[in-house]
Amino acid sequence: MPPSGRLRADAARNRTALLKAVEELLAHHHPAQISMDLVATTAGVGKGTVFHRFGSRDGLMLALIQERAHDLGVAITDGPPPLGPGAPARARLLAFLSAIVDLVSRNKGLLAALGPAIATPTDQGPREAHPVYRTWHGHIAGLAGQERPDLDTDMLAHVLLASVHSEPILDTLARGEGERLDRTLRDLVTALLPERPAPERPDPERPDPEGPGAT
Amino acid sequence: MPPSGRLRADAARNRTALLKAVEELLAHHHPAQISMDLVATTAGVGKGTVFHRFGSRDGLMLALIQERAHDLGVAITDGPPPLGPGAPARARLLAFLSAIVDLVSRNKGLLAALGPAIATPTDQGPREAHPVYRTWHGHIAGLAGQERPDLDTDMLAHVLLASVHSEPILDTLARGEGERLDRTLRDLVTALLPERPAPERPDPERPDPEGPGAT
DNA sequence: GACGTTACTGGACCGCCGGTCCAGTTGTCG
DNA sequence: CGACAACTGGACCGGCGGTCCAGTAACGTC
Repeated sequence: MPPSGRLRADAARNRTALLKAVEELLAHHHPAQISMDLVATTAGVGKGTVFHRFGSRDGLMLALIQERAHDLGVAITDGPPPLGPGAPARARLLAFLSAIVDLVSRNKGLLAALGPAIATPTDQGPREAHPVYRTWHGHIAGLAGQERPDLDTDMLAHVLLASVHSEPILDTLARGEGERLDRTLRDLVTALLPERPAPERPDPERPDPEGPGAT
Repeated sequence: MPPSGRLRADAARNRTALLKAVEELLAHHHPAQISMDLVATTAGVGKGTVFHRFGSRDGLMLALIQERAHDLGVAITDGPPPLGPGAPARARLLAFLSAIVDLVSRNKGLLAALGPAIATPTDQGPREAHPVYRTWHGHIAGLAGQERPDLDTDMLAHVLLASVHSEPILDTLARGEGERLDRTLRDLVTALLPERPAPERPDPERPDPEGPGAT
């Protein structure tokens, strides 16, 4: 998903190599100990290339996240239900949460990098969240608000999303226990949102386990 | 709360000055842009002193957190209900969450520092959570487990605590909207835990709003 | 297919930061 | 009051994110 203008052949190749290198490194090392030099070396390019293309460390991390999140973004706006429009809000929300947990689990360490980069210190004042976070947050808040307009769904969305930046939870995900997080989030949402037909069996809206997301 | 042995007079004075300096700086600047040199200068001591006493940047941050969290720790083990033992688990849990939100709100930026320092990269393998986090997490999981042993309360506790490391939520707290987080967490917990008498009015167990915590 | 333009490349370089070290100093105890 | 140990603090180190610019190689033009 390169930016608007086409890239020169070698530039595109290096861009891909860099993103792949970062992903690989993130899978095995803590983000704090991944230097830009290391990324460049792993990708087989010079450090100047990294900064020329991505501007900064955060830019690199955010580009990776944006790329991995792109498919999910398309799925929730144009895809088929229950992720896409058409299904009831509650079912869409459950599907979306599962998709996010899935996305984060399959890209181990991806969100660990997002944590530091999620907000850019615009100046000295408050900060601005990254587009990907804004999209996810808005989607959750919107869906929840359809069912429970009485709640502070804005804050609720932040709380639900917070789980995928939390170090202890990311550790758990890294150990392959992503389903525990998924189930816990589902429990929270089902407890909070009214379930129209049956009061106890949330299984029907279980989303397709291999939905959109990274490849 | 100096470590076991008593401190030399000047050492104790400098320790206090350093913690106060960090707290002050955290209130006005993003943790990432607070250097150890700056802390030392602000406190009026040399950098060597900082490292001699606290070992590392994380050590300094954790010492500050531990000091602020101490009162709350005492309150939940020995204090009066609803925070301390004696009250029903659900009421204690609600009181505890309010106390944490209160603690974090009053120490703006304190937990922003915890985020990076919450887990120490023990070696290369997994990480170990800080005692303060372990205590909080265990308390929440234990209380929730008394009411809903069927849930994955271990993960639930992580999810609830995640909200106080989340950058967007910390921003909200910094703007003085701590009550929103408090209310949202209460909504989550009351939705999840059975309420024995009436099915809709969680007000009675509202804890004392000015409980224990930092001064 | 040769050529000039232009964007890309990559390694040397910079300033800063966390952390170390040790000579000098100052509190404490017999 | 003296001696010892603990504390102090600034010079110093390795490494990091980020900059710079001379060399290079891809693309449009004829």
